[in-house]
Amino acid sequence: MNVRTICLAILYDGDATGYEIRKLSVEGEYSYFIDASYGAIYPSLARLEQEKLVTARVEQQDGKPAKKIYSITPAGRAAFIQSMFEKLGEDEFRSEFLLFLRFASELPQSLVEQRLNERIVEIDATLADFDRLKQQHNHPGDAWVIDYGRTCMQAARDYIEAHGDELIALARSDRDDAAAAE
Amino acid sequence: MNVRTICLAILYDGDATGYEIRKLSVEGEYSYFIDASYGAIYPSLARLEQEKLVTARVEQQDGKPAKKIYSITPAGRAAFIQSMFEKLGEDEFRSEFLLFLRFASELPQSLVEQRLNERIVEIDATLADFDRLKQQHNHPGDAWVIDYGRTCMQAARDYIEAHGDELIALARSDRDDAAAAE
DNA sequence: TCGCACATGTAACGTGTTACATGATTAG
DNA sequence: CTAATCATGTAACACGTTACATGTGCGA
Repeated sequence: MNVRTICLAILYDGDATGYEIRKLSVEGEYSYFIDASYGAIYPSLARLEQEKLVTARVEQQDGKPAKKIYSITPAGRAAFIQSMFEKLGEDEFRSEFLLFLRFASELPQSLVEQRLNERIVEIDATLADFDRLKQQHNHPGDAWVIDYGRTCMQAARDYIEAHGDELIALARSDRDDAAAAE
Repeated sequence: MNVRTICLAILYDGDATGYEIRKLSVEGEYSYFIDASYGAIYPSLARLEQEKLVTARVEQQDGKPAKKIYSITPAGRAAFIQSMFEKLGEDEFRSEFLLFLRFASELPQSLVEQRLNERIVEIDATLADFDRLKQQHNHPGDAWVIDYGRTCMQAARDYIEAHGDELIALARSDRDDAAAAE
């Protein structure tokens, strides 16, 4: 899944500027699909404009820089929907957190415990964010996708709460670790 | 998480060649952390050797190309463990599948249904793979991580089975879609 | 005999990030 | 007065993929 596709998906729901697209992709409802920077978004939008999949209009603002507002064209909508018919890219999941936990037996107990606690806090924040997103969804499919995410997150949280202790028990006791440091 | 770190993680458990590392990262227990190609692995190993974090020895084989077997050095072990102490990279999750589902209302029912069924099959394959991996794990933390993965996968599967129909109901009926195609 | 598994490596290419350039307004 | 927000865009860089080059033995 590339920045290009995400730009089309966002513009599918309504006009936006490059700046707004980046915000949505970092903080908003799209942050669970991608995390794109200006350096990727602006050239992407320029290319989409060339290909006539979006159009742009400039809007002057007083006190603020001029905005370049992009709109999706009928051809853009068709191209996006067409891409949903084609073979989808595989889901990708990369977790340095799980790699860390895999090596729990080589790491100090206190660190393993701390990281597990931090993760619970992060998951709670994500769950709260899902609640926020659910208030302001615009697609009929949004609520379903958000609840899907919530279900997976909750399962992860429950697993950590139920079995975190087992992992902490595997870790190096802090006493051993202090001894090894000498 | 980069290829470099994964190479060290794999070599932490025992010697391996570049070829084997790629296999592990694509099919094996590491495929849930990364999916690296030769073009990334070989240069990475060469650099690790320069930095004295791994050593290499060449082993001739009759009928097969010579192997270059890499071993982690004490400095390599220390560097890897040190990297686990430092701030971890964030987990990343990208799902074109969820983007597709989000737009269910714009897509034909038959396609949405098909993709949901395919996903169930994929999840079952992954769950079976987890069973296989659980037989041959070498770290004490492996079983925990595998069960964590299994729990999340199972939750996703259950959710699709329980709520898939709701999403299919949102999709365009195939009759409308045929009409729209004219 | 066709293609796959074994095995290493490079070069071209794609895609995205980080840092920079520019500049006004507003909130702390 | 300092930092953040709004706003666009480019250039250097990092990192990774795909395709290619090379070559043997084995199973269908």
